[in-house]
Amino acid sequence: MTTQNVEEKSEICPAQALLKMLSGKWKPEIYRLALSGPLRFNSLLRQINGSNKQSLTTALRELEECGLLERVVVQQKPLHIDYLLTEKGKQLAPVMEQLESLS
Amino acid sequence: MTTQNVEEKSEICPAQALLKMLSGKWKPEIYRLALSGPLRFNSLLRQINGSNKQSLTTALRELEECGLLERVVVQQKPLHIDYLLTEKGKQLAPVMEQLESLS
DNA sequence: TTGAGTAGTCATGTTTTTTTGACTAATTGT
DNA sequence: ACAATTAGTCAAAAAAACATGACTACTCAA
Repeated sequence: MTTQNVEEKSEICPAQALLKMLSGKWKPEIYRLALSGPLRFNSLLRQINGSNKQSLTTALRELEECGLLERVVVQQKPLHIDYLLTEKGKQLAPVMEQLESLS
Repeated sequence: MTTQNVEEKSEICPAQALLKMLSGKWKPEIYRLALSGPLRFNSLLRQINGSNKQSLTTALRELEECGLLERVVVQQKPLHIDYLLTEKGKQLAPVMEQLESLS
């Protein structure tokens, strides 16, 4: 979806927005890994078994878009990209823990 | 998926199971409505704008399956079905509230 | 200057989810 | 007896999500 659809964009259910942030096959796993430090693309690709470039790219872009992750170009010796949790991303952590505690 | 696939059934991410319970287009809305009392099929269909029988049926079955809702045949004058929150469903409520509080 | 690692894009194909419309079947009100 | 309301099912189509494989472009080390 590149252009916004004017129709039906009324979020009726408030939690739905948050659920949508972590919807899909790979986002929960990516988010969880992000909790323990900066992520790098190829590393993710190796860590998340069964995933693929395209899907990870999409997921990372969406996590960026909703403000949970931040994409940072690291200007260091081998020059790379870090995906870091934003403040919002960190605030989500305790809620996720509670989710996990529910069996 | 009628038969269980032996492969890849390892839930790596614990929160993922819970997220899956409310995944899809209509489940969050159904759950939210269930918080304020018993649900009835045709009423839901009218309330949830843009939905349809088939999708609601599927969503309700899945919410039953994961133990958030219970389907009850009410043996009263006009004989109908009530969908009620289970204990587990009620326990989820505070977590959802927290989710909502995260803007 | 070649080879490996970085982080991707793009077009296409497959699979899953969601929607549509026709239909069923029991109960109740007029 | 007829119509409406209850709560759905079924097959098929459309839409969305996900996967595959080829390709790009930059950096760095040997």
